[in-house]
Amino acid sequence: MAPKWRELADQLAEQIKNGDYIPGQQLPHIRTLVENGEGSKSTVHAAYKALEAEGLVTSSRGHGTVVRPQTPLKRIGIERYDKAKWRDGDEVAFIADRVASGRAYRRGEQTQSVTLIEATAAVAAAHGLAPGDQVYARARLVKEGEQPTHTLTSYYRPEHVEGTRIVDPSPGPAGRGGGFRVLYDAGYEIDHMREELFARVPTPEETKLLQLPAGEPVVELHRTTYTADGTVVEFAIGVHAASRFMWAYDFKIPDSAQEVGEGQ
Amino acid sequence: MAPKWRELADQLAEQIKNGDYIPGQQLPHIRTLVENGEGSKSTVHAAYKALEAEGLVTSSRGHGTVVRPQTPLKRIGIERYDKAKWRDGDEVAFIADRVASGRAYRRGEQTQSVTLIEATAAVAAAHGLAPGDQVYARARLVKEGEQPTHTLTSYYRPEHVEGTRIVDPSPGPAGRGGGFRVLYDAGYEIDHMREELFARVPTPEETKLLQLPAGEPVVELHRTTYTADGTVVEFAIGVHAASRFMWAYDFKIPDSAQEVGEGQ
DNA sequence: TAGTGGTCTAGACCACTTC
DNA sequence: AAGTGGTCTAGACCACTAA
Repeated sequence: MAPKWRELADQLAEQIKNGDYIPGQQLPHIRTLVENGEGSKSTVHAAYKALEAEGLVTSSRGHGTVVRPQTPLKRIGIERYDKAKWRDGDEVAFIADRVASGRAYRRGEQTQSVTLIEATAAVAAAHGLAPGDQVYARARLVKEGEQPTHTLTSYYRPEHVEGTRIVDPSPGPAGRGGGFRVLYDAGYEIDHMREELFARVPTPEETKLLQLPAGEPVVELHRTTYTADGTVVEFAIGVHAASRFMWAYDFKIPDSAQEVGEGQ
Repeated sequence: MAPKWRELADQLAEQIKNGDYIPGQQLPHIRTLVENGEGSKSTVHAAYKALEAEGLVTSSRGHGTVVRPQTPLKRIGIERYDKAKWRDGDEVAFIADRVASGRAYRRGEQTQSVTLIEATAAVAAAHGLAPGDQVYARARLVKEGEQPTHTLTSYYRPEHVEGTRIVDPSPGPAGRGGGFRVLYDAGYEIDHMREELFARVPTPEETKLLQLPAGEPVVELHRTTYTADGTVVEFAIGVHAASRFMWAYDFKIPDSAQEVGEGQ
């Protein structure tokens, strides 16, 4: 037999799914359920904690426990890197993406800091350096309105970016056209990319920084950007609040039996 | 000031990170910490629950609480769909992938059931049907050894698969070469795909089916497979234990300013 | 000030595993 | 039988929010 708190949680989850409690609506107060004989305060609290961990509700002191509204997943594809956007216009890739999904961009929705640091193992491997070699790290925290959605930290080899706008630590996107435009102007035209994704539980620091509700996972994205000759000009690590993004990729079915000359 | 259970959890997490407790090793028993004055049993228990939710440890009755060993992420790329594997050989796509990563395949690591059901909204949308139209659902639970790693459910339009081996509900992969080979033999050669991924918290049912440790997220994958003329021949939904997989995609930077004739 | 969720305790008891 | 984590209670008290 399932524990009492689990049964209570399941019962409430069922009611939420049925629409008995709609998004934004308050669940019964803990003390109310205690009076109704659903168990002691700890037991009811455990049930509420479970619902929170399952992403169904959020609790806050002074207020109460409300059903969490489902923000639709923002679908992001490779179009967000379209050269036309950052080379010919002055859109920054991530802003272009925002515009494409009908969300406005406001100043102050991205903070940025640039520092010279020692490469971690992952960064060194991506850039073909030794761990401990110096790289520039450009860290951004991106928000939508008040709510942070993801962090994105780009790592560059010093010889690629020294003297460019990228290492100018002024807030906001790296000037007109963004980081790819700066690299382009410096003679490094990006050509292809590799993206690697996996999901995990956030660290306590990430929970705080991204203001994640209890139980929300993060998706970590590793993006390696190459020029046509295979030089890595940027390696970036993003940490995304899972409930806000969906990644989409289109590709041809590979056929190694055919000797094709199309590169990838 | 952070709650007592949070401080205790952080302290233990620190020790785990430092290697004071190595993977597989037991943490102090709850009652031991109670005797040491770390708090009441409930408080210490709360700390252990937090560590479990953060993916650091697993607890079990009768045994104790041990540091969770980190299984390396299995990187999966689009090579697993290589036509040569399932068309010319008799490998099944997912087995080919297993072989490539140095893991053996044993019979019985995949269970399968095929049923005719009414399409859900997502399935109907992918196949261009109306919700409620009939589709074949081929559901698999894939394990590695004893441990389930993911579920994968393929949805087919009846006219594409009726009379083929796919609708024969014998266990194991859909015969020599797998599902894509069957479609190929039936005259539907797959040409390109779209994969969409997002992470979320598992449902209680998924937690049970995939035997997920507390706090482990899942990655949901939606795969749409097309023939060259754009017909959707398969739509599949996978639910993956997040700690076991990493997805990798390579692509060219798009350039909408260039009018290219390469399809995608 | 009143009401919300969150923390904490002390102790009883339960479920499971190992010996 | 002994030892593990898990559940549950009753009640005190804390932290935060709103009127």
